Amino acid sequence: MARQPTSDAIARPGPPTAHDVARLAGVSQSAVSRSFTPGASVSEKTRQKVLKTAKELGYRPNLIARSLITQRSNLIGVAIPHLGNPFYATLLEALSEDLAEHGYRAMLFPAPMSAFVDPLIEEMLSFRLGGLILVSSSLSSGLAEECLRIGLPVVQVNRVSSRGTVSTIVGDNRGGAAQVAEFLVAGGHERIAYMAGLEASSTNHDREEGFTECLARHGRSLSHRVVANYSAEQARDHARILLARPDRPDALFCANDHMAIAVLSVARAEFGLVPGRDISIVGFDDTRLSAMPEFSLTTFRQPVIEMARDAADVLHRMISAPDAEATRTVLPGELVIRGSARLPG
Amino acid sequence: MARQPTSDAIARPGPPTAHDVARLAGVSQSAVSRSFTPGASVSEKTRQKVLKTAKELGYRPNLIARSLITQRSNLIGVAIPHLGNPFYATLLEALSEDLAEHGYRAMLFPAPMSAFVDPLIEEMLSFRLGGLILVSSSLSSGLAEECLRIGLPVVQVNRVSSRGTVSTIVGDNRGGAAQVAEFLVAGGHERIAYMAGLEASSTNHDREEGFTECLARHGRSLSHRVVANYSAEQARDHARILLARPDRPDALFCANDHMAIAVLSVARAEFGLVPGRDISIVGFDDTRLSAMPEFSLTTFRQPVIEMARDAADVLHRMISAPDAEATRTVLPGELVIRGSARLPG
DNA sequence: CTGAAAGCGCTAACAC
DNA sequence: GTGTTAGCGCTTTCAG
Repeated sequence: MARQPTSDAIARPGPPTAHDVARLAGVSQSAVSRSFTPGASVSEKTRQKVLKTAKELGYRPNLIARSLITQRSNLIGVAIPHLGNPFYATLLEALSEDLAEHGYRAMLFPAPMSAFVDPLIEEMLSFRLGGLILVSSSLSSGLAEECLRIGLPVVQVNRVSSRGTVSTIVGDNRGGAAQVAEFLVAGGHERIAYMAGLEASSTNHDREEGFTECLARHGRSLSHRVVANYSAEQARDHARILLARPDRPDALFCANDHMAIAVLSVARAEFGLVPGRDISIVGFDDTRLSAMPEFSLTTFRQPVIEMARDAADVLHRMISAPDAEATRTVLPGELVIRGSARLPG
Repeated sequence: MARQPTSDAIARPGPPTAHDVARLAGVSQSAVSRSFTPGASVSEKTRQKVLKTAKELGYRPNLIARSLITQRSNLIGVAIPHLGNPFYATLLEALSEDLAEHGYRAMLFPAPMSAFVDPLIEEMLSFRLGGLILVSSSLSSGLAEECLRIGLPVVQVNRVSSRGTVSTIVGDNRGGAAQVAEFLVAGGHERIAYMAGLEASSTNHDREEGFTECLARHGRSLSHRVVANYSAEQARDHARILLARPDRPDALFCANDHMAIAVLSVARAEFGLVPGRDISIVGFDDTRLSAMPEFSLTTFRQPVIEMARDAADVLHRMISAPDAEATRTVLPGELVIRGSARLPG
């Protein structure tokens, strides 16, 4: 053992234990434990005595030891991509606050969207967390099964999985993208282009499909299509090429605001284009930036705050009722019309 | 006990334990432990056998149990304010990645800058974390002493504490603010104003003092002073009042970019002012937004990436060498001259 | 209401 | 090299 025997009177390193308090208060160690357990059976007298000496010693119950024996943890693993995208920053903040309201704490796992997340999940599993929230990344079917087997609640946010075994919360990607298509067609645009996000992601898949299918219903199709993987840098690069073309699109739907704002900036600063007049740019998400007069981005709003709240609620419910079914939530959004795209009529 | 006895053959709930693996592999439980400990003394034969059955069973060592006995945790508590401010979002992302490189994971504690953080720290202490990183919030002297006593490494980022007992990492707040003052005076401004952040924060204190002292050296003083508590909303509100005054300032130094950008936006959109010509606006931090042509904010850069890296490094060093002295790091920055403020000469 | 005792899953001496 | 044993700090029966 690394430590001195507990019976030793000399000062040990590290925080005091329930044993230390018990000895000093002249009670049993279980009495100490009970004094810190809300509904437990202790006389008020003992409890006060314990609490007093505990304060003197600076004793605090060791939550790690507790979780080891109670077999549950109030730690939630949160895998989330690049916080430079305000959508994720906002989501994470809301998520951690909502989790806190249920008494949970978030353990952060930075998860590049494009990365293979299985090793990350493996690590999460090693911590015996109370639950997992996966933002924009999904479980391989093998791991999904494993979580199910060991009874670990998982909710995926902003991504649906191939299999129906894990709970998901998403915005209305298809419907939203269709509304954008409708709006752009009504605006009388000639060459409508699409800037894709990460092609392996369900969000991009759904947005692109919703967009192109609606276009098709109007007998239209994409004039251009580029892939910028949800990255602002790649969006800028593609914008420079795309906008320099002689057959430049007069409307560009970007799979998220992060890319749309990068494109809008390049269009204005480097090509002298006036968004909403010379070119229509539309995004998806409605992040904080999009509402600023500098960008005034027309976009489809995802209800990010509710997505976070729902995720925390669903997870909490799954933890409380271990054999609840997996749920799939699609949260409605709305088209927010600002100045970056030409209006119909 | 909540569980069936381990000797029971029926399927228990929950993940398999080292015991389960040991029984199936026909070795002792310690052999299993050793097989998962890098430098341990096991024959390759045993190790392979163990690893094989472990994989079959889906066994993973329980990190919680491990940390209970090894008396150390690779979990780092990170208290950080509002992620809507890109400075913090970037800092958190870098921080969690740098921590991961050292083998640590971040446990997230949302900490409103204005809030009294002692209860939050108390909770952090209950988790027996390996270390604490406090961004823009500081320990009360009582808790600082306690951390010292129990040997818990703490580093404060972007805030200095009154007492010298905890390690700190800050940018050059005084020097940076002085450079801004120098620049504004040289630019020939008549009425120089200051928009304060949170008055209780050391960052605001140092920036304001560095700014006004430099002004004083030039025989100048503040024409106006408002307090917006590092909030974009409050910055907007104050901007509306300030810019409507007949004696409106012709230069405004905001204690961070988050406020400066809000002010800049209002000045342009609501007052028709051209930043850099009609009014000079300067920020502090140099967040991602400031470099965009839409804002082109003149600002003093804080080396956020290095701040994160240093914080992770210092913490790691403190964890490795428990009785190292507290360090105080001041990272240099640089004035980034863009278009939002009139140039000298 | 209270203490003694048995573990949660694991690591680290300690013998052999 | 390997198994046995004693805990880490705590919760939870189980007697009394």
